[in-house]
Amino acid sequence: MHQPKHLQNAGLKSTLPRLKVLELLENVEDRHLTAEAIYRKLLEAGEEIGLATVYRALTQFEAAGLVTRHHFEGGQAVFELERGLHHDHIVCVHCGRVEEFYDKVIEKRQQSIAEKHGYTLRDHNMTLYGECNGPDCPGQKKKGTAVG
Amino acid sequence: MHQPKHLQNAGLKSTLPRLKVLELLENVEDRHLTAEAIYRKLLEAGEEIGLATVYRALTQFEAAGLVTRHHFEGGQAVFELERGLHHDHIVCVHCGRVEEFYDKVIEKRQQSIAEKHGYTLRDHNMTLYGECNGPDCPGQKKKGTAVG
DNA sequence: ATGCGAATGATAATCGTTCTCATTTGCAAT
DNA sequence: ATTGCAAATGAGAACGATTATCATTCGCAT
Repeated sequence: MHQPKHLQNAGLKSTLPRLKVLELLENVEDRHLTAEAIYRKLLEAGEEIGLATVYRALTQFEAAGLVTRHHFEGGQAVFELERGLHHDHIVCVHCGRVEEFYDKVIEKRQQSIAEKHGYTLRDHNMTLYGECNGPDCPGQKKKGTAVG
Repeated sequence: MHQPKHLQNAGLKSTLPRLKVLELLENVEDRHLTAEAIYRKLLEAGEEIGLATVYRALTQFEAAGLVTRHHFEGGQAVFELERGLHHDHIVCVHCGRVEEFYDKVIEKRQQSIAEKHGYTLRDHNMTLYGECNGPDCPGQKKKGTAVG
């Protein structure tokens, strides 16, 4: 599935641990993972890797633009494979579910706000926090449940 | 300057360390301070206080709605005295300068985005990062400087 | 196959923050 | 003003996430 070229094109030596991390990021269902989640998933899959190496690989991928690092609430950073499509996030405060969105109006507004204040906009962080109201979310009120 | 009532109205016992932290937050020029900065400033002012107490006081103030905690980049949380006016921030990536802004269009947009995704919006974090281009900012190119 | 610099991994270290616990404080009742 | 007691304090230990250290191993050009 994976070509060493992917890494070499990014200026990184193609090593086994790096390939494994990259492959996991590509094939996992949840696109937003903490370093430790990645580490655990690799161990569970029978791979041998150190947590420090996972952190290093992710940091390098980030520098190479392959991966984006987010600081949602909760202390742990989450990493997501970059797909070239800028987007922001909405995170459920109960179950941690993450959805992505992109809003052109907001993006333009941010740019003009920065200009108005004399800033050259370099980046932004925009994360919405809410209740996802999903049936399996622990934040659900369970009003309709018949069972006591 | 400070009335114990301010704290008691918030449901907090009016203690000396808490009054000192609150007073500092009200009188300091920079409204966005880390816990450690507050601690240092109090020590420099000759006050006796422990760092743990500063953290505790800030956490309680936050719970009481007196103070807001922000997680800008850089690992350290910053605290700001609440003035009842919601706003977001633009932070200089070079000098750390912080400016506040409020944009009604963005706020509305966030609400409708949350709804569109089935979320009940509870909070949001929106921080712009840029270069402030100020004359004293270390990020300045200093193109016009005559001195070699 | 060889060699060398870069990468790895176990562990220690770091940093921001919270916890522990013995001592002190705020404050209500005397 | 004194007393009593729960709550608050502060010094330092503990903690969780991340980074640094360093001896060993690996990727890869020769």
